[in-house]
Amino acid sequence: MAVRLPVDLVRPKPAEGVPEGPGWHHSVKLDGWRVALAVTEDGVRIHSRSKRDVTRQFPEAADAARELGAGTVLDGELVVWNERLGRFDFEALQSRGLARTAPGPAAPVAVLIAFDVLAAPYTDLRPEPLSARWPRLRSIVEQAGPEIQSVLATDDAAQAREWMLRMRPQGVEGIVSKRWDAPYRPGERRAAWRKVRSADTLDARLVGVTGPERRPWGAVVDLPDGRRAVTTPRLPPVAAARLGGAVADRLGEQIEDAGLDVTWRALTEPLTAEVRVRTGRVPLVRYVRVRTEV
DNA sequence: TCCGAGAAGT
DNA sequence: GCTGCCACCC
DNA sequence: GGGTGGCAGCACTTCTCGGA
Repeated sequence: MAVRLPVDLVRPKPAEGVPEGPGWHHSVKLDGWRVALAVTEDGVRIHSRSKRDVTRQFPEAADAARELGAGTVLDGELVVWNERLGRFDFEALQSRGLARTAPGPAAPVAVLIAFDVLAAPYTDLRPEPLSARWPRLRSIVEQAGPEIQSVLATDDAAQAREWMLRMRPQGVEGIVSKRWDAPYRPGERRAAWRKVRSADTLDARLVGVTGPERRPWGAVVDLPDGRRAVTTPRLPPVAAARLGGAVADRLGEQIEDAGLDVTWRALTEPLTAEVRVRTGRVPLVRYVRVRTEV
């Protein structure tokens, strides 16, 4: 092996926007588990970012790499596609990854979406620029089974932004942008890899509150995509008092909500709340303000 | 049998 | 994953 | 002083395990 295992993975730095101009490679950021897959003389190993061996939990991805040459090391994201929901299913993936046992026959298929290659047989590719690694990755993935795919990527920042917006409901969390001339260097000080997460403030239907009515802990909102969520974290005093005042004259029935796992007070008449939604493994909904003027 | 703490992922 | 704090360095 | 890096703490989910 040209690379010692387990290997450190590059962690992208948060950024505000997709970087413009030439020299950047943009790929979609998916909702899954970051792993390294290594083909060794003794078989395929998959380890998580914290270097835990999860090969047993994801045998189909390991199998898909069986034909690759020993010494190959890929960096990618394990994902599970949920056909029914039409989106990547982090919970299903996590359920498999955290279990000590191998998945049963009914387990949903996990796919490794590869976005970089650290090593090819007998060659450490990490010092090479991405412009050299990316074509290598593409050809390696072609030789692998269907449970290993290369990530959707473009050089066009506008295209990347369009993907980020359009594919958000499917579980695309954002965009990772890398310099074409950058080597693979974990712990890199300059931000050679940047991640832009899609986050947005939007108007949601405020249908109830949790906690004390006068000073609620959180708001129960219906998002435009149909999902219902409780805002987190617990509201600070000022926001709580303001929300409590806004809902005071329209408090309705108490609801034991098994789905949300919380008891909340419904509003007789919904209000509009501005919320900030972070798309991720779970829709993280942060309360911004209630719109009383609407 | 159930519940809580701990571990692990983001 | 995120945020805040502290140490470090130019 | 400002940017960067490291670290701890938090949020949230799932699974495991041990004790009541």
